[in-house]
Amino acid sequence: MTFEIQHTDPKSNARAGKITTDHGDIETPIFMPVGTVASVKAIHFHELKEDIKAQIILGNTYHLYLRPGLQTLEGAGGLHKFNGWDKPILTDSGGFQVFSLSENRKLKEEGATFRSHIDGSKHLFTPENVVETQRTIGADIIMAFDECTPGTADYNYAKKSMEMTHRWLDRGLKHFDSTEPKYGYSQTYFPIVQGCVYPDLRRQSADFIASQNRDGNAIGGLAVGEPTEKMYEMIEVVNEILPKDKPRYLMGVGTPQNILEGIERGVDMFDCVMPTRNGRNGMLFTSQGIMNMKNERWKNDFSPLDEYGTSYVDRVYSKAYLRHLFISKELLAMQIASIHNLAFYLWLVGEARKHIQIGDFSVWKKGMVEQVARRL
RNA sequence: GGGCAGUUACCAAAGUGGCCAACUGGGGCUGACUGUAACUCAGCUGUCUUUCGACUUCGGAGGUUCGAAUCCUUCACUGCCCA
Repeated sequence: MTFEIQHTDPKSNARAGKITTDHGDIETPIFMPVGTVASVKAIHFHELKEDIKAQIILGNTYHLYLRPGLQTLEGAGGLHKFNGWDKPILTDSGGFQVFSLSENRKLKEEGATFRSHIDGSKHLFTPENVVETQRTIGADIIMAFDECTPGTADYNYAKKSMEMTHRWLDRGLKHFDSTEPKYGYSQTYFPIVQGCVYPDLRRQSADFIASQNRDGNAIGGLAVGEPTEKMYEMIEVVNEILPKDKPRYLMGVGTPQNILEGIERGVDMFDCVMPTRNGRNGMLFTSQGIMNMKNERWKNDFSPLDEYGTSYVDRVYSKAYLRHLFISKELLAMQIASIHNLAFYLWLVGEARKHIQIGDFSVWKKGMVEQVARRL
């Protein structure tokens, strides 16, 4: 994997670049739709490519390992062959499940023991076997196994957690470097910065991660309970240290505003369940603001879903119709909302890229941040 | 014409003397959701009030009782059965 910076914004740390993988190029800044169990929920890949214009999607190690399981994935010839997505795939390591399934897991130095949310069975994830699993899945970008520290953790916990993530990183990298890809194309490994909301820990972690000199670096443990301003502050602290010539991936973020603020601070890659999950729950993100499609106010509004939207669903369907579909619990509602939201997210990062190229990113971003946060 | 059963909030349906402004579903309204255990979750849903609380309700009218959605009388309506 290679990364090339093509343009930089004169007034901020924003940059536009290109990531090259064996499954194709990715123009940054980029948003990566989340496809946890080998499917971006409610979306066909045809729509994902042609209408949403996604360039890379996520998969999840924990989920795919439990179901369909490694035997099936290996039998298929990897995830790309299995689900038919022939562009790049990034897999999360299960580090987020250490956080989100904290009721069902135990942490120790060796790794994390999970109780499957499907059948309750016990499974041990280690930095090494998680590399192995991601090799078998066949992800283009493999993520380190980390502890995603809650944003509310105290200093001592955050420090110990970060130090263990660093030790896990050493082990994971050692295993990664001593093994080969299984399907003939190359894979790369991103380490993850932790350190919670504590600047000195974040700096320490960023130093450690930067010193590994990998193809790209991730910032984890944000948007997990800390105030948004803290998140922005931590991004700034970390990005001062992470190498400029490597892509920076802010994991799990976020709202359209979060993404614009991240881009301004030098982040290149984002992923978040928000456009799909919130879409399924009736929320639409648009360039003009946020709409709760279940609200009564849309009942007789026959105007197009989003007159400034770029996807066909924005023109074909009206607000009143989509509201009707949500109220009636029709599956089509979730499809339309997901397509719209993802198309909007990809449009947003694409526009950011254009404005970085033109050189007026900061001005554009300032106006857009206000617009997208409005409630319609 | 006779017999039986029933009538509770938007709908369905509990409650059969005080713990009832009334269980529970559904529907409706509003909110939440950030590396997906999420087509999920939470709140509200008689009126007035920010809260405390006050007021008016359980087909209609009248009665018994300290007290009634709950007991009695009567009227109206609905369903089933018999003529």
